[in-house]
Amino acid sequence: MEDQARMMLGHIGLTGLSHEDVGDPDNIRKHHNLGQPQQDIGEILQQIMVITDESLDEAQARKHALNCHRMKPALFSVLCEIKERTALSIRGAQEEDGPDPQIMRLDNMLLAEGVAGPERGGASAAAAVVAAAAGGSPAEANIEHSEYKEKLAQIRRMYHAELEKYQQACNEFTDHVMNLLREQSRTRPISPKEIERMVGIIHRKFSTIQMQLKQSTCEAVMILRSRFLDARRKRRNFSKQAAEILNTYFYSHLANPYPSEEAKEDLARKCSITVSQVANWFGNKRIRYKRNVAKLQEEANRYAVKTAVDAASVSSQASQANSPATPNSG
DNA sequence: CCAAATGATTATGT
DNA sequence: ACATAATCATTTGG
Repeated sequence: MEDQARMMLGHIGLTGLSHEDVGDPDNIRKHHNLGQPQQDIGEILQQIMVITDESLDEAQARKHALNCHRMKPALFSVLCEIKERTALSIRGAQEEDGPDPQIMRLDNMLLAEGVAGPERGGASAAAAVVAAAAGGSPAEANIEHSEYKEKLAQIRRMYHAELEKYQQACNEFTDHVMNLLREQSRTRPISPKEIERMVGIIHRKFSTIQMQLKQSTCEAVMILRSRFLDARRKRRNFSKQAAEILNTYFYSHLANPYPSEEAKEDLARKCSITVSQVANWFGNKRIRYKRNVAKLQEEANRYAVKTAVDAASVSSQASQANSPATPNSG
């Protein structure tokens, strides 16, 4: 225990001067070269452990003693001087980071999904958006909706609980560090700016943790959404009549199967589906019709070529010198 | 149960 | 903004 005080002071060069080292310009080198670093580290660790074992009162007393040491003002000014000289290299390394675009994206998404923000309003707004995006009838949209809402609320609760926890931990930690720094500022020079910077560093660390939370929450919401709200998962075929109407239009406008907005609205009304469903249908129909035609055409061409080649080989047996190949048209 | 059909979404190009 | 093409997820018919 005695060693500790000596060691602490020794670190700042007060006790170390009291013996044979005084006036020896090489003492630093001597100490560093002769002592095995491993052993030094072991010793220091040991001492740190002992310190942490001390009671608060003991520590306070020791600190007080240190503060009242007669050499303390001198030491302080020395430290200030050293700091002046070294501060230049430290300064200018920081200062960046406005609002992180990544975290803003996540925030926006969580807000849109109703996970962040006000309790009911956000959720119902998101539900409305989803219902509007999906083509299905409003009654059908509610079939599995309660389960979805429940799961979303669960995610929401978890998210807020975690966020709260992080916030609290961050505040506690910041307080702790600030107290520590304030305390230490009595024995070594620490400017308010440095404390501020420290707080900034802590906040950045915690905000990366928060970002991870937000990220995983976003993922959970996306999975939930795709599980419950992806319209592909509850697709219903259109009615026979609707298919009839759509096909009639398509084949009667085969030369230009691109219904105008107006025509789409008309068809949507007649088929009791939405305009975007009509658009989807025509998109699918066009590509699939084309594909079928192309496929059948290719098939036809294959057989046409085959028969042509057969015919050519038969005829070439009769006469070798022949006119060039017949190009086949599409 | 399987393959074809089908409605919706996504990626890409204009 | 819209069209196409590819792809996904489901329904349907054999």
